[in-house]
Amino acid sequence: MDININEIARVAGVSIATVSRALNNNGSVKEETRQKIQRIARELNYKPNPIARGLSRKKTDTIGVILPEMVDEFFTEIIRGIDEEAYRTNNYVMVASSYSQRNIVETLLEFMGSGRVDGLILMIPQINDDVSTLIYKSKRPIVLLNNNIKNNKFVSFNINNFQGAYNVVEHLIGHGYQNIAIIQGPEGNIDADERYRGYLQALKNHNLPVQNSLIIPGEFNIKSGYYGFIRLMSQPEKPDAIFTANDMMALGVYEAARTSNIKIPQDVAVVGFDDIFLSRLLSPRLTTIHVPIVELGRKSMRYLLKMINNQVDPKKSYCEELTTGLVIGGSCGCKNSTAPTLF
Amino acid sequence: MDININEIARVAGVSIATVSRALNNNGSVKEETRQKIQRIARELNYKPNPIARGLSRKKTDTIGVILPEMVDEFFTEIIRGIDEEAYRTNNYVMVASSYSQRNIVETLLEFMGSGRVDGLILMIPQINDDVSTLIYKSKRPIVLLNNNIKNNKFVSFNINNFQGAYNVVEHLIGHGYQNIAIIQGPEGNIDADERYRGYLQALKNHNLPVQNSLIIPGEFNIKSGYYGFIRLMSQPEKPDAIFTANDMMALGVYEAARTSNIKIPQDVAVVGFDDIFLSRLLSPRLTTIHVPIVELGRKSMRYLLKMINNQVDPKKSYCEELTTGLVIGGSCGCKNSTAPTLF
DNA sequence: ATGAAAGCGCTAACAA
DNA sequence: TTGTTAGCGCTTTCAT
Repeated sequence: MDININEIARVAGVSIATVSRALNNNGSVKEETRQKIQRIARELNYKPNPIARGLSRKKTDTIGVILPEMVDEFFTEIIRGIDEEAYRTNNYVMVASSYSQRNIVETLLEFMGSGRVDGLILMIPQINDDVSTLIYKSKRPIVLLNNNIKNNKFVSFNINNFQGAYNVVEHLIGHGYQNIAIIQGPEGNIDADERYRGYLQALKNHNLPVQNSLIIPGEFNIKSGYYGFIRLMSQPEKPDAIFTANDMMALGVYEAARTSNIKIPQDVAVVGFDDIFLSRLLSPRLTTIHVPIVELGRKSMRYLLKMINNQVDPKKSYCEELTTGLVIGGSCGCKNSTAPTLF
Repeated sequence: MDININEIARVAGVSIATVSRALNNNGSVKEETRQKIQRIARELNYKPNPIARGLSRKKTDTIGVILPEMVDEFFTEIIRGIDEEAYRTNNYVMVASSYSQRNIVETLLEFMGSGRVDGLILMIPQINDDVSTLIYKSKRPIVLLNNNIKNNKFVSFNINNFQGAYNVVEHLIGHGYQNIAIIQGPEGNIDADERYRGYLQALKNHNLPVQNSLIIPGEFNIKSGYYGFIRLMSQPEKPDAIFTANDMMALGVYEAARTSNIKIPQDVAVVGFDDIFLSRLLSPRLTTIHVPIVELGRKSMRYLLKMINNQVDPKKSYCEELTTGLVIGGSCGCKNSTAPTLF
């Protein structure tokens, strides 16, 4: 097999203990010896076997990431953030997705029960009691992503959906719109709920009435936006602005508007949420809320490593909400877009 | 720490060897004893430590995946294919991306030199001599993705870009178009080169002249499509059809066509390559080439596992080209689209 | 400053 | 069928 510590020790004429010390820069080794050992290791292209190392240290320098099926863009960006941070800190990333076929509890058990990873970054649509217990009993630290559980039991990093929704709706209000509709996300979905809360709060804080006819259920997909728009515009009291709880639905709205010959933003303003790549292609550019996904991955990884290294108490709950940003396009009626364009 | 094999042995009143045999279902163990041990293991929620196991067996049941920065969609799908297969076979997946900051050779060395993975799936834009040597000398099997190196030295799985391009251009020819333009991908890019070859071959096989004025360089991005289109349509001999070497450029073409009031496909037909999600949103739906990315991941993983298990000779080179599929939208002039729509 | 040796938790060859 | 034992390659005490 590969060259190992014994070989280095033999060549250097020292014991393996000394080699280990020299290479890990801990324990005391005469400078001269250290130099020599490091030189030999380099020349022989020696890489310590991380498995053996892991067994001995009870640490694998590997963290596990479990993600649900999700929009490609977010999947990629989360991993990117995590991977960047892992690279910086000489850690490794093991991924598993909880696709339909796969039982999340089972996957979790596998990762946690074994010594394969030092910690876990976990994103699941909703946490039931089974999973909750499992997380709670875990011997290895776990960071939850975007679960918005506020029960002070776990460590979690979230996008501040409430604030984002609040801001974008407030922006509409600033334009002077009075009848602002919302096409919601799926019921029970945490992101959707929070965005709806933000919508309601913005109306309330600006003394605008909540009109039930302007609140349309949706499913976060294009179709929902399409039919939601048609429904909204075919009723007696039409909105002058629409907040779709995600950008995908905004796409549907655009399509429906196009086919109904309704102009955005002249006839009705539209804003979304997520700032997906696609929203950049819409004309007018969609005003939306940017969500810092890469940052979410990066921060959660950074915190997890702190937990692993006991730089923070791994038993202490912690919750951080990442601030979203308003991206101004033309769809809300603004003249000067601050958003990047593609042409 | 976690409960280990000794504990199980103690409780069951047998030796650790017997526990190991019983749990791994190899070696002979009295059925009764096996039952008992497995029951105890289950009750105590015992999971063998994979690190110790790896050290002993010299096998980690983990494969490494190195991917370049790439379109979100492909990144996700590749991982999905690999992950699916890994799950099926009780393997684990370690990912690393070779982002700009990161040296690919270094990453490679890290993965290969150490015993962290049993094998590697590697996708890199272009393989220089450094990397080539590294791969060649690797003690662990490596499967290359989409590199199209035909030197019979490595194992690789590729999308058949040539065939895809040939098919889609042939489809245009079937429509009766005589002046078919191409907006190419970046020079030196293997996908781009192969797609260009397919284009040329299709023209040749159908006795159509190659017109230099209809061959436009591009960069696989929206901008290239946009300006490529403008350039094409502002010259004396205009094309009656355009093959953009990827869908992103087709987006640019659509945008340029819209602003120039040129109708697709009435004034000019357009076809793309990749079948990205976005192409489904175009109106008319883009005729394009579907690339089986999930399948690429799945197959390469499957083959890599065979190499690892010596079911195929890991030293033998192997190359497989995955067949692409024609997706008929309305942009080529076809009336009956076979492509999925979103509404 | 260095070496000897005891693990880390498991597998597998060998004995019984 | 079962147990004993020698590693796997490394880290880390404990001597020296």
